[in-house]
Amino acid sequence: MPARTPLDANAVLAATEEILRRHGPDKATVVDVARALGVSHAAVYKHFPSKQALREAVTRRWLDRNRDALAVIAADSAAPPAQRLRTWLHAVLAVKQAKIRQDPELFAAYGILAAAHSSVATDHVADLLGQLTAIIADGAADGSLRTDDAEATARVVFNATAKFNHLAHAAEWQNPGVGAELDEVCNLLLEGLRAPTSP
Amino acid sequence: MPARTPLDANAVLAATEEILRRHGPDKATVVDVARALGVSHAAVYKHFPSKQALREAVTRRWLDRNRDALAVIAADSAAPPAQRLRTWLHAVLAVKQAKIRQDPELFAAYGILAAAHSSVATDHVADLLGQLTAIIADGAADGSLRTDDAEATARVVFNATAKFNHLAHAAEWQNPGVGAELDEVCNLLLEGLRAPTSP
DNA sequence: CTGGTAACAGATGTCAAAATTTGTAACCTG
DNA sequence: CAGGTTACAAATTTTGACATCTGTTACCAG
Repeated sequence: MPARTPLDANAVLAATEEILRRHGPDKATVVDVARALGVSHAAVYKHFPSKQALREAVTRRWLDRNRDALAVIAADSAAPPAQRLRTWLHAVLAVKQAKIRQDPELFAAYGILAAAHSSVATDHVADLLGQLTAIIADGAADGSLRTDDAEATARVVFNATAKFNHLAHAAEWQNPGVGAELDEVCNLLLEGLRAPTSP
Repeated sequence: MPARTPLDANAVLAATEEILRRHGPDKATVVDVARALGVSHAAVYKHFPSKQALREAVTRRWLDRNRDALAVIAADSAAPPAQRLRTWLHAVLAVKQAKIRQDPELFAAYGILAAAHSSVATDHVADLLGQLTAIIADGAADGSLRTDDAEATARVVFNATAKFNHLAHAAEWQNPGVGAELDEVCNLLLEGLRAPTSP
């Protein structure tokens, strides 16, 4: 007896996200997902080649949402690049803090993928580095930020703010002082990036 | 029958370090330590109140050795403070890289304590921050580094180099490019700390 | 009273059997 | 033939009995 609803990949994804949210990444099974959809577990394998692929697809979806939200800040040409850099770095932190509070289970799923060196994680970092590069290149273009190579400088800034963007520090992000710490690091980095007033 | 050798706390410590090194922090038991010393495990509890305390004492010992080695660099008044800052940050990384290679089990024991927010870990960080503060204060004194508050600036520099000193990044320290990355971060930070040539 | 012992209860770890899950295959059906 | 089914082998997780470990107590010797 074929299922009444055609069951497209998107429905599987939505159900998986819900199961993941409810059960957490360790306990969520594809049998659970299938049960939630009212089909046999073999049916979900028609749409995704493996459990890993399912997890990656769900995670990639919300990472992409984050990326798009941050891209708005990175591309906001109304703000001067130095200001935009600071705002963007704070936003990266804020987005992840919010996710931890709202969807700790989905965040944990991302952590698992990152630890496994999944392309989902490396691609996400590449996306963020791209946005950072764009901001710094804008600053180089209008002369407000000094850099030889916007991409290299972006990597340096990203490394110097690892405490505020790398998952390994997620536990510390609950600390109330973390925003102020980031602000102080921004101050120093922006001081270093500021084009000298007189050479 | 009392033991022939009096068994002081130091002997217990040495035996524990050996067991820890051989078995790793997960498999090392105080029964093992007692067996190595030829006493009952209750005897060990005469010298240390708990297994946790034993682990902390061993770990504190090698952290103190590291601290002392780094203090030599921090206090080397022959090198200008900016240079000393760079050398010291590289040394912090190098010391930990070396420990991971030579004594991965002891390093893992330190990781466990840090994750448990043991005072051993927080004290170690405080020690390092103290050395960093001293270097920056030296720079402020001779006018080569610009800072309002050496201690606050030390915290900022420490945060900005978290990727190269925080245990959470230990896995990444195997990567060959890590030294170069630290160097680039140092370049930017020193640029930011450099007193302006003309105000 | 310092420093050791043996004996113990409760927590924790181990290990193999049982159950569940993953992924595949062979098979329906509109 | 896209999309579903049941049936099944292999991998993984759970379970539960058992062993070991942790920390305490009561006791002993110099």
